[in-house]
Amino acid sequence: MPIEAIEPRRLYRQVADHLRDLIDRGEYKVGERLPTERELSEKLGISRPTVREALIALEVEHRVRIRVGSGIYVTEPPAQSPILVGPAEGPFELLRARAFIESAIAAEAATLVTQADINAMDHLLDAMERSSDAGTKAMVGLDRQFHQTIASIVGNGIILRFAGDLFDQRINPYFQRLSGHFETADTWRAAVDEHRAIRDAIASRDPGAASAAMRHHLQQSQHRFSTSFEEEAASPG
Amino acid sequence: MPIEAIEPRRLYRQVADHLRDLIDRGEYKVGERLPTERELSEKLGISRPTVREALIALEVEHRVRIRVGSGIYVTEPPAQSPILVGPAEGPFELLRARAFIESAIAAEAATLVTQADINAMDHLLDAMERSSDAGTKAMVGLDRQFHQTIASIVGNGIILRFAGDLFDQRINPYFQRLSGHFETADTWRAAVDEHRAIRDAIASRDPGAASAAMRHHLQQSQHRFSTSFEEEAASPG
DNA sequence: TCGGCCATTTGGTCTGACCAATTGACCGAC
DNA sequence: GTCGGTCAATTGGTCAGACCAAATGGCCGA
Repeated sequence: MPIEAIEPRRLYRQVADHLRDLIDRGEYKVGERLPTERELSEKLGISRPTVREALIALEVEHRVRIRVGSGIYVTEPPAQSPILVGPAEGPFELLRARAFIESAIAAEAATLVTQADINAMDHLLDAMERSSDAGTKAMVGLDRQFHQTIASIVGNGIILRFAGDLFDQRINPYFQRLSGHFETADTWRAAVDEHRAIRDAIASRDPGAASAAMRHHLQQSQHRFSTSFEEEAASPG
Repeated sequence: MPIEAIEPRRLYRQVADHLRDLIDRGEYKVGERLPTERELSEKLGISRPTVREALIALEVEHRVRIRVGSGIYVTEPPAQSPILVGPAEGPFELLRARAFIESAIAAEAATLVTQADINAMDHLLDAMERSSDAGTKAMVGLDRQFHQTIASIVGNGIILRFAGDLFDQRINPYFQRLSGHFETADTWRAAVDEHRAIRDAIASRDPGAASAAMRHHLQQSQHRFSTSFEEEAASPG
């Protein structure tokens, strides 16, 4: 390992780290205003230019937003998972990508599945059965967990993460605004039944059936999505 | 779309953008030193604190490295494609992920391929035939282009980009240091033959054969990679 | 109730000073 | 000829204080 220069922590960096830590710990929440430059300078016992340097670092990191004459406001931290959907791609491209990868995963899972995997799927399906009135957040969590359980059978962290990111991208605020009908009892019932069909196909170690069941599930899911997408598109607001 | 405050370009931001542009255009190359703070202040007709603010922005973006008493050095820009390999994952995880996705792509391509796609694959294989002594960079480019041509048959930008990123991650400097034997005439010949077998399976619209041919190709490629990986691991330096 | 005015507060940029790390030249010892 | 020490110059780091411009909030008259 080549010897590298040991760089001392610069004051602006220390201050930026300190402020970021305060934000991360909840001392200052998103939308709240930080103390003014002069206040920070006084409190921290450092010069105002150095405070400004620290704030610029946080601005570049998209942690704060500086408004002339108004103040320094905490912003929503940038998304942790990568943005997979390019600028020219819409929600359907994402759904088709997901259908493709998830059906390939289901086929592969059907060749590698163990009894422990089947038990894990059963456990999740039981939890889904009991959750028809659990609320959107819990239902989405269970849905994600079921798909991640299948993806984990493949035994590859990169594929697992990619499938998880595709799922997450589906429920980011933009997509959520377009789709608001997943959480009805009927659609949940249908989703659980489709999940069970996937489980059965994987458990019977039939790659073709597993792939087809997953495609069918995601097509149905897409249909439920499209219905609400077209409803949203037809009614401006 | 909610009305947002129109924020005027701050001077430090303008200066940072200008310097980044100079770097991107090759005026200052990686490793080179930028003019000193005082020189930039004089040349740009702005104060030294404002120059410092701009340099801090570039430092946070990982475009420059500032060394006290020495100067400001241009650094390698951060990777454009997302880092797909997690900290706990090694090169084999990446290769297995790639084998999984590329074989699924080949199977799907076999169901969707058109004559134009086949022509494109043939065109690339001809170029590869003629390039056995073209140098590593050109060979890698052709290899990537062949795999991207197949991936584009699937008709999904997200899958295309993911496959491309997996390929690129394979040839980042770390992996390149581990593998230095791809570019021999024999290994190139073998790769071209394997590519041709993939083309034939896709052209014959046989998903099973296409998937198997792609798996075989990547397994052979992995074997060639492993051979040099183990050589590197066995001989420290 | 609303618009105009004004003082205050806020961030933006600047000048100039001084401190500390690095660099390069020079010189003497070996 | 090489190496280590010294020193001056150059470089980035931090600071104090000043002044400018945008935003905010209070007050007042229509």
